[in-house]
Amino acid sequence: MNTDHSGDAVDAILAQWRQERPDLDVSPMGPIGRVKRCSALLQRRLDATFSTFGLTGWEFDVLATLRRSGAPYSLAPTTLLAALMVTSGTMTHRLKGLEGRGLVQRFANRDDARSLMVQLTDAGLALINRAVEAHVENERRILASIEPADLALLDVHLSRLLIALESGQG
Amino acid sequence: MNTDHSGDAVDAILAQWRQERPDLDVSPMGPIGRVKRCSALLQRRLDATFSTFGLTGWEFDVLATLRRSGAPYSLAPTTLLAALMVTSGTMTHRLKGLEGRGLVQRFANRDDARSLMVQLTDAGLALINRAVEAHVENERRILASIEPADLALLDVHLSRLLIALESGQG
DNA sequence: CGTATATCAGATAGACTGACATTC
DNA sequence: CGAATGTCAGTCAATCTGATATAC
Repeated sequence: MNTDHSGDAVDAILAQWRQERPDLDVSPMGPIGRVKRCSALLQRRLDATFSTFGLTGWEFDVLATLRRSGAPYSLAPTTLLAALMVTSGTMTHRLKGLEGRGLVQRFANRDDARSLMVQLTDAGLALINRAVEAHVENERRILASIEPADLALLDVHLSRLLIALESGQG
Repeated sequence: MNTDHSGDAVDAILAQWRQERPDLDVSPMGPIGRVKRCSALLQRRLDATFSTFGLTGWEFDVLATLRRSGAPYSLAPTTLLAALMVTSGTMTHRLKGLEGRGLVQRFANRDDARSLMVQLTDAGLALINRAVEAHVENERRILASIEPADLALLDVHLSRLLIALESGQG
């Protein structure tokens, strides 16, 4: 009575729970546990590439958010902290570090004297341009062993989960 | 090759990159970005339930690992740190806290005097039993709005990704 | 002897809170 | 006046590293 399929680490965990708590239907642990574990393993792989550019994951995220917003690569701290889901104090701290390294600059906002604009410097722009190229190439390598059709299905179903989570259901 | 779903946060990010860097094929960002974002949003929901039992996510993980290993709910620290992917110093620190709260106990291992056995106390066993019940119920609520067939497909494809990541490919 | 187990002190990085000044 | 923006100091929880003692 073995329920070993192809067998990833989560299957082993589910089998243990079914042995120990047969009164519980632990099937929701499957997708949720896999998402968590995939995320943790992916993050390691991504960080390895970021570090070759002297960046951590969150530093990449800040620079990438500015870069993909388009010229002049400039956003208010409030916009950034909302996009990156951190508090204002955390964002101040992040920007302080990035500014100290010459990757971003902070300017007064003409339209609202309470606010600033954070902008990529030339060095910051050049760095994130190179880093994002390596990043997507790294991601492609990581996913290379998965059939394109499977990957597309994974993407579709992940999107449905994400929409459910973002809508705050449950 | 169309990634036009109904539109989650990752779709908006991909659209920005395609505008700004049309030279790059950023499609691998789709599944990977969604996994990361799903994981972050899920963790918040799970932590909310853990906290009603006075537990954090990692505390739940340690207790649950012991619980699902079966009676006598006892593992060596080395086994625990491998399962939870942390260093030995981190595990010592975690166990110290859990032991201080009376949820686990540490005993000498008869078979190997270098080693210990970490065991759930009665209080720890009772707590994790209740917590895991609430946890799976919480997970079920989170996933309730997703069609069972979609959820099953999501699970299958996540498992393929996880196997690829665990095999160290790429 | 070399390896494995676990602990500990210390350092680190990152995040948060709450108070504050400023401006809308 | 009440709300919003950003900064700062202080604190905190969790992690890692490297040194250590013990036992295989």
